[in-house]
Amino acid sequence: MKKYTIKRQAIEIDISSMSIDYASKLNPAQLSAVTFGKGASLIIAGAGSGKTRTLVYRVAYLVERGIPPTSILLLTFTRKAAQEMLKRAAALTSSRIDSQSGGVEGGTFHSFASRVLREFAQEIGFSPTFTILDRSDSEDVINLIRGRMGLNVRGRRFPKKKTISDIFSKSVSKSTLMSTIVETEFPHFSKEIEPLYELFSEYTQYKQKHMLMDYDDLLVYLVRLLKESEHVAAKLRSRYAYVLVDEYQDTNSLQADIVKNLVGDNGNVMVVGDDSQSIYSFRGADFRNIMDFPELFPQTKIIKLEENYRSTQSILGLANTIIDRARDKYTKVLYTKRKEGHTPALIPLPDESVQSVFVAQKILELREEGVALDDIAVLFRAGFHSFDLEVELKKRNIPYIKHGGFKFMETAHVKDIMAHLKIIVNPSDVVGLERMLLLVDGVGPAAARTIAEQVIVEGVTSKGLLNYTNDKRYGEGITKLAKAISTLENNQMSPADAVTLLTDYYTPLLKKKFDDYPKRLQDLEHLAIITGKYRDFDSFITDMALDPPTDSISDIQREDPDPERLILSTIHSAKGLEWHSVFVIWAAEGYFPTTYAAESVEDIEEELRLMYVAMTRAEENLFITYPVKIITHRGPAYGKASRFVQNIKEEILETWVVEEEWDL
DNA sequence: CGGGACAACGTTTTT
DNA sequence: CGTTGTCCCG
Repeated sequence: MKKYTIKRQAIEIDISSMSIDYASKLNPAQLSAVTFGKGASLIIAGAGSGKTRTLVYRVAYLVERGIPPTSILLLTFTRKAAQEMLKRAAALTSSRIDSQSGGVEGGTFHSFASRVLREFAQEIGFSPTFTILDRSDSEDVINLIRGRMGLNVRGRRFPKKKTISDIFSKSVSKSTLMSTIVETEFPHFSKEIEPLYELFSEYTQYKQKHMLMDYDDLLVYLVRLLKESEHVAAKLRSRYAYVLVDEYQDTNSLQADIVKNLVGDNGNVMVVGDDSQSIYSFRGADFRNIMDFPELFPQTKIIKLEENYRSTQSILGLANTIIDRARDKYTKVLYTKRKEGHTPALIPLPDESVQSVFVAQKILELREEGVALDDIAVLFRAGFHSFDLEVELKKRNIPYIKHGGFKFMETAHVKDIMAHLKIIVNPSDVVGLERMLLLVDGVGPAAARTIAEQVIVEGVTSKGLLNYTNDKRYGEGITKLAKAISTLENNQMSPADAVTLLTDYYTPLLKKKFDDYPKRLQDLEHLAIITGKYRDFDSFITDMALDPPTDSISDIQREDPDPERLILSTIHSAKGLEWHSVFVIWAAEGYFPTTYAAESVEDIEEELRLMYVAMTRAEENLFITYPVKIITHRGPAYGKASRFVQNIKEEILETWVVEEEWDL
């Protein structure tokens, strides 16, 4: 075989002759990022500095210069973010360039990995029809293996499945020895390192055997593919001539490795991020990644975006004060040309219910002043912090939408239905099969395991099940299951029809298993609606694992959602967004920062950055509240303001005194 | 071995 | 508070 290379060149045009007037839409720093030429660049983009805008214009600029959209790869933190940016870039260039129309490829590292691996997995000895395990799926597998290895005997203090999964994931995503992770973060289990290694090895083999990949595997195998298969790496390098990565401060070492190997030494790569907004270390992310980027690509050009367009001077002043207290010093200082504005407020309230009343009342006031409901957000550290407020909002008929927190896809009944669907796509998915069988009357863990193993050998699930239809112990149970599965196997059904069919089969089992089945049945109807958007099983199942619906159930169920709804969100889910007025509730010691984080300086620093992210979401108004009396399951306790907002001058953070008045 | 009944536990953020 | 583990009976 003879190799021959042709050189393709983008058209060189003076930007003034291009149809978009870049210079008038961007500040000098943004402009230099947008029009950056070849090679590597690192954009340090402070909160509200027009980061998204810069990326959008960058994509449009590349397209206008004649770079084929298909050779641009945009990696973002969520798939929604990618779609949003591409939509905006498309509007600028007045052409269809989004990935659906075969244009720019955009998505998360995980979804990108899944697509590449479905194309090339065979190269590294993995089947391309693998199923993706979400966190709880992978915990189930770990639990199963732990049981088989006899590690769950009574009286032995061996980590629980969730902890094991944590240890595995941290070790993999930080590229750190498991023994180090255990010794530093779980020293009480250091005696169990040996069996943990054994368990890890069994777990890895099990996944390979049954064509399963967990979240970390997607990244691990992509790195391996890029490193071990030179021709695939070369193919991908020429396919993606321009790689853009958003939120780089939240990448882990595997993702850095992917970028490095995907781009190669001479490629074109632009990463964008803000070291002071790194909030995903629990997932293995390390903000030092962004600092170390120039070491990956020695010729890196660094551009800093420091002008904030979002917040008033007062809000920015507070945010800067907060981040100044960090031990690690950051790369930039934000400034704004915007006016002073209202002083941010710190508001202690007697208890949680008064906090809810205050927030609700203040929101209605803002609404009166003409602030749209969807321009107001209530942010909190953890999903359950908003429960009481949600009750108050419902009482007052304030429509809201909640992001983050509770996961629809993780409820037992939805997982049950999904297990059945997954079997159709990947008949060797034993975990799903066992879950499915356990639902049948008369089948317990032992029988589920034996039957599942036999069924796998058979190859076709419904056929394998037929061997058990005459077993009296299981009555009609297995027969009904086999019937449902064979209908799915033999008919080309849409995912939505499949969900409906499975729900019919599952309803009697559901009623037996849960007392609150009416609510859960509604969820399943809702699942059928979501499924309606998909044509094939593969993409539906992959999407549900990589990009599951995040809105709260109560919200999705509404037929005609109000167009204008208040936003409730965890701070993690509020990343990259902005609102006219922002409430940060539960800013109390023990809640924010959580007691959980109190162990190390690093953890506290991350909580601090989280507070910084929360504050910098606000444009005009920022209200920080906390309850003084807190009812815990151990009894009442006195709440202190979060250490992050203590001892700040009144000019920067004004304390309010709220009085109650009864309307009799 | 299956399954119901009961006890104990620990509690975040998400691809 | 709801899940996860344990015990014991049929």
